[in-house]
Amino acid sequence: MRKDGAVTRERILDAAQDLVLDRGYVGMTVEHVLHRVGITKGAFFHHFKTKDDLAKALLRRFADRDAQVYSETRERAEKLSDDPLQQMLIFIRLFEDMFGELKEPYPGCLFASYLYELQQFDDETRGLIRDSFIKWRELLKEKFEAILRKYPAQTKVDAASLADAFTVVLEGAFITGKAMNEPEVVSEQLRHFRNYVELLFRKNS
Amino acid sequence: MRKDGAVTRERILDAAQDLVLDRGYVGMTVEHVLHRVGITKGAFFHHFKTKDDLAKALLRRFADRDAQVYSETRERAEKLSDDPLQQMLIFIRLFEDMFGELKEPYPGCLFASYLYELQQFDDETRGLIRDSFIKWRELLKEKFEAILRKYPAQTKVDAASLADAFTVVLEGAFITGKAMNEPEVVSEQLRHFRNYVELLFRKNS
DNA sequence: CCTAGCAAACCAACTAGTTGGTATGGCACT
DNA sequence: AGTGCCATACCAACTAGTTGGTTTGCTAGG
Repeated sequence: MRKDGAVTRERILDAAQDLVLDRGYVGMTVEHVLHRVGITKGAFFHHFKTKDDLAKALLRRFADRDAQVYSETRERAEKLSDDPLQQMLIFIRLFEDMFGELKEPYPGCLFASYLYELQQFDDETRGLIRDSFIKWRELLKEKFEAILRKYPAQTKVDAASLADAFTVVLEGAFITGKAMNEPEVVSEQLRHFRNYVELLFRKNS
Repeated sequence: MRKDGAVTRERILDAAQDLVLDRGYVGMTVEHVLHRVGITKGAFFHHFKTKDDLAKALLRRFADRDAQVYSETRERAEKLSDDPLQQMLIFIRLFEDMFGELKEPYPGCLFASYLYELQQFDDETRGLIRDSFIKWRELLKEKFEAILRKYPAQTKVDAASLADAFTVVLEGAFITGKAMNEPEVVSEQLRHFRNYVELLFRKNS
């Protein structure tokens, strides 16, 4: 079989992502990657012009997968109900289930990892991170606006910050779960967020 | 005037903390610190045996300040009310106020920074991080248990994960605020958490 | 069908620069 | 005279990236 460059490239990206998430970007050396994948420097630099090039490829792949998880989960939720509030509650629950199966703490979010070494990256990379967060806000905001149009909220809230709250819970729970070495934190916290949304839009007794 | 070693030491710690929070621990070089403080290597290694020694000192200082902010805020809240629920709501609001004054996104939490480079640190350091998270959980758990004893919750919740939720919101909001370059995210999200606690323990109409 | 040519995939050995850390010595204050 | 504080000069180890070359398998012409 012909040597498949695409496979090697993916293996490099896989190894690099693992390494970045537990050593940081600067802490991940090219040598580490070579060792884990079992290739040489020549091979590595055949696939990526520079280490920074790898960093960008890594981020793009992460952002793409992220977007895909979102849209797939959203579609599933929308198939299961026509009501925007129910869709949102199902959406959150699907994430709870996803993170409920973990046996080890979630290794972390690449965006967060980069954000804690932000000065290492150029404007293009920073823009990519920002865009991903904005995208989540916009997409969830839409749904919360639909909910707000249909249901009176118990307290005055705005759709954008409510949308952000989902991201906030995820990012915060990744960190907290990792700090305490407790995989269950993520789904527990999503559960609280779902609880909040439910209470917020519940009819007055 | 005699050179004051303690002052230099603090200036090193200050510079190092800033640098770690926007370049990561590995990305912060000793040279960076020297340049920012305006000293030489001799001075630096007079105060800290190794770079790792600095890392630990940094973390300990951060943990101490963290604990102090907690206990001061708690005391203020407990002076303002005798009711545990009110105390908690005041406690959260005091944090909202603290983070509401920011003109730039909060530079970040040192624990989170270290957690995203966790393999760089030894077990002692990791233990220190863990202890700080556990401490927050235990202290807030106590208060939520008092609340649960006095007020019926709208939904079945446990005090520990509710306590974690506060930390989760903070950590998540730091990241999200930094990603979008919006300082107001932190207090907005704390506001949502306060809202949640209120709804959770509100009397049925 | 066979093979010469070629390009993608990969390797081993090197280089220039950076890193944390050290050895030594001077100066100010007690 | 001694000690805490700091500067200068240096080093060994490590880093990303380069160079020149080899292997692999596809493909076009005979």
